[in-house]
Amino acid sequence: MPAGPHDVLEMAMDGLFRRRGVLDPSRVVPGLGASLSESLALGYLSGGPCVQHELGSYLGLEKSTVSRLVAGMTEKGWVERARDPDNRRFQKVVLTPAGRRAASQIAEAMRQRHERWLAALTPEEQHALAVGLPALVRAMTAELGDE
Amino acid sequence: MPAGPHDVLEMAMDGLFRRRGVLDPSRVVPGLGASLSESLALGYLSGGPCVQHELGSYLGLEKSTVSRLVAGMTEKGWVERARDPDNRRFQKVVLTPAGRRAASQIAEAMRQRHERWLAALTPEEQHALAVGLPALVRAMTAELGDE
DNA sequence: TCCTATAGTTGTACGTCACAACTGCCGTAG
DNA sequence: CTACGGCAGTTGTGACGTACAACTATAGGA
Repeated sequence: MPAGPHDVLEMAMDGLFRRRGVLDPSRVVPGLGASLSESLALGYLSGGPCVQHELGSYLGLEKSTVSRLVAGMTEKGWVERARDPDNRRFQKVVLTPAGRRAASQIAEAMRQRHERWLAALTPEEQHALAVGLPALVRAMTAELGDE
Repeated sequence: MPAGPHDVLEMAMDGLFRRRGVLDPSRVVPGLGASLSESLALGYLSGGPCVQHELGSYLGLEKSTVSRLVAGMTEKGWVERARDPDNRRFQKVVLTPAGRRAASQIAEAMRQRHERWLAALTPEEQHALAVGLPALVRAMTAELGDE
């Protein structure tokens, strides 16, 4: 039995699982001390301020987790929290200048890492990845409903 | 500026990160209660018994973590530990029948999940994924030295 | 025989996260 | 206008996965 696309995917997923540590941004930008969730949050907030609830649904995290996440980021000086005067239930989260710097530092490091990875691939593989990976993510997302 | 392969990868990685929960096998086989590391260990042990040290280097985990991992799996009745009589430093780990059942249950569930994902892709995307993903894992592995 | 290297265990502590119970605020039905 | 139900967020608590450091036990060579 030859290795079909399925077996190939199987092995690749296995490899991906076992090396999931690589995905940790704290390795990508060592001195910064940003966790994966923090990095994703910084990236999202770069697109503009938002309310905690929204951040939680973006990150797929429970509201209590988000609350503490934002608290931590506030202590690190990356964001500021303020109640929305129009609706005092909302806690609006905004990047500080330091947060903006951290965000772009992370984005840049990620970009470089991805470029490094892509550089190790043949042009054909690069193209294949650019087609296949988004499709996989799409399929995974569909399975979750949304989350 | 059009979205080159790099931007596409960027967004796909982001999506992958945010949905990293999907990778958790405890969702794939709900009743079983196997963590990701346990699932990987069961898979590895399906290929034959091994020594703890070996398992650790396969999983990329510290020896103390492996020790407790195996202890937990022993309590769940999935493996048995025995000192190698030829070299009493080694702790040989072997799957029990229950462990073998759990392992194949997990493998089957993974297989079905991957098939579900692949089914949501066009043949072209399937092929692209089968080419691109292993290449990506290869690049990631290279970056780690080995681990 | 002793010394050093290796395999594993135990103590401890940290980071990430969810669930449950609570507070405070909004909107609406009566 | 008030009372109530629902939603945003916070805090208490605890699970889980993991690493580091210190320790034990074994093996193999100087």
